[in-house]
Amino acid sequence: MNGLTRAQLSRRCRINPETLRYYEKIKLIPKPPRSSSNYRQYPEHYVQRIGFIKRGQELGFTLREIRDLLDLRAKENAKCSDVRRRAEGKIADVDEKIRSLRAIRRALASLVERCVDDGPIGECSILEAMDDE
Amino acid sequence: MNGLTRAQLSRRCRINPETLRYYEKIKLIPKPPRSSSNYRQYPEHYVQRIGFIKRGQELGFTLREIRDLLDLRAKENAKCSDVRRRAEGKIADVDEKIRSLRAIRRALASLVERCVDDGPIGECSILEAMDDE
DNA sequence: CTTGACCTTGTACCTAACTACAGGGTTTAA
DNA sequence: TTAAACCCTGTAGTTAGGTACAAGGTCAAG
Repeated sequence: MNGLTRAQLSRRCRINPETLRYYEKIKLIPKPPRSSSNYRQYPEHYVQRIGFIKRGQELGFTLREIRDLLDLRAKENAKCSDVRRRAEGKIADVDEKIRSLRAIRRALASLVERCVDDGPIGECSILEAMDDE
Repeated sequence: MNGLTRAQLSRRCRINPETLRYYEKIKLIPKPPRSSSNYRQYPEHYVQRIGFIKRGQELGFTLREIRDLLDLRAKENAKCSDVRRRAEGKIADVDEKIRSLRAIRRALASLVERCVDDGPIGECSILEAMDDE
């Protein structure tokens, strides 16, 4: 028997076996060949594909975006710059999130500073910090 | 009539009026006073509260986390050490978020750096880099 | 005094990304 | 040979975060 079963592939990729069926349903992975008893037999390269999907998610892409990337790669005429533009857009998003998080971190840190005593705290600065963010 | 109606507050905050009812249901905003005809009359400070929630979402916080942040602020009469512990927990969360966002950013930036020309997608280093780590 | 734009409630529906059955068949190891 | 551990399909449930009605009540303008 060559090809991985659903449980084998899911263990290799550390995902829920049901997720593989889900990915197939939404066409994120192609339908694998079947054994004589109708079992899925995933070729080795599915491990790579799932890895691509998982890394894409870690990079902040939705499954739809990942599918688009995979579709782009499947098309001969697609340009590298198309993919690069998307990645650059994601970088801008990420930078913005980091900037905002640093602002709220400062607000939280200043709250902690006000709280050094064991008494009741006065006015909380979280709301104001986020208000004039 | 003092206080904003649901439509007025939703226009001020640029959110769907139904969302206000939803936020009230999940206790993200307190129940506002009612008029004689049972209409909600949101005081002005609800504008600030909704603004806080929206910015929190932009920062990547879930509504549950935002509720926790607001609870911190509401506990002005609590013991300082108690409040400080919660704020410090939030700072740890924020630091973790920033760390993972920076990791995402590094990955995206190095991918973009290696993908400079206008070649066909088959030679795109972004997809190749995502394929093998 | 009638539109039309609001208000109330409850409930149902939506997308994303899974996750869990139920009710059957198959394979493998003891 | 039987029990565990898979496999199949279909369908339903979950969490997060909304969004949309329906059926009725209220209010201000013309």
